[in-house]
Amino acid sequence: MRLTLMAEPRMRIGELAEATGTTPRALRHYEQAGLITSVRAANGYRLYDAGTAVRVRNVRHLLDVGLTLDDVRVFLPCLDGDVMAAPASEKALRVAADRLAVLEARIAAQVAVRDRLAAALREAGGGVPRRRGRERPAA
Amino acid sequence: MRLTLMAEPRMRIGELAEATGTTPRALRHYEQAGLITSVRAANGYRLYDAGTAVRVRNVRHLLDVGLTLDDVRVFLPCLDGDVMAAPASEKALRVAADRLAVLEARIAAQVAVRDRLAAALREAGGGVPRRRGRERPAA
DNA sequence: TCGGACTCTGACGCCGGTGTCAAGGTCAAG
DNA sequence: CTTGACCTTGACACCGGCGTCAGAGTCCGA
Repeated sequence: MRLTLMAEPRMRIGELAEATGTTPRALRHYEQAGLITSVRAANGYRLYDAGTAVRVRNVRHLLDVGLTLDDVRVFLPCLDGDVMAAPASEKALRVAADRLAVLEARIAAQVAVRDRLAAALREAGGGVPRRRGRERPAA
Repeated sequence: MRLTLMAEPRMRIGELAEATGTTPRALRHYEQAGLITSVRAANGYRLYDAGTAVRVRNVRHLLDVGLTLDDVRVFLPCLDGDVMAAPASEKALRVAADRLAVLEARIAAQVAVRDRLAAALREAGGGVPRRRGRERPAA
């Protein structure tokens, strides 16, 4: 357990953005969404302590993985550690599973669409001498 | 010299909508996008001739297949016959192929996302809740 | 003549995560 | 003091195919 005896280094939004590979705009958005917090300097500037960087990276990770900001919210209790190692609450698992189902459905729909277009294209241009170029030797 | 001496039966937007399984709103949208045309009655109502129904169905078909309204525009020259039997111009084929590539890319990205989420879920939930175990063949 | 069904144009809403102005305050360096 | 980099809040833009509401005109049957 670490008590913050020493004031952790506080960074401003620009630094945090650079440290996490995002933008100030995104960070404000995450804050507005309740995913991160900040204290304010006397001049109104947001100040983040170093641990926030981890949190932000975890948020980004979850976003990259296909969750939405709303989804990420339920992961809040474990966003400060290594997300992948956390106990993963029941609720979090359920949300993730739900999101996975959504993704699956969306993919299935798009695959169906793609297949139809591909079929149409084969039918329309199948006999056509459109083969003049090398398509793709390998996927 | 007008070949269409006999006025084809003209229908109003509601009829056309019902005949094609769409809505008046969508039809106006297609018209605004330049995909269909109409003449106006004295009272301002749109009047469509019967052939427009075929055109609309073709538009819908192409949309269902994953094209966008913009994409569909290049199919205009052959939208009045059986689209699937038409010669299919080079340009049309190119557009369709491009769109197919876009769909492929999008799907690939989402599949990657899904896989990551699924993996995360396996690791977090399928695996060991408290401590981190090796990958499990479950799921 | 009245009600109700149909049509018109125009415009906002949606979904989601930012990008990008606008208009201004703050602060360190030259 | 002045520049200029950084920060603030607020709000519009985007992408796409419509849904939906608002306010008003048109037409037909009873």
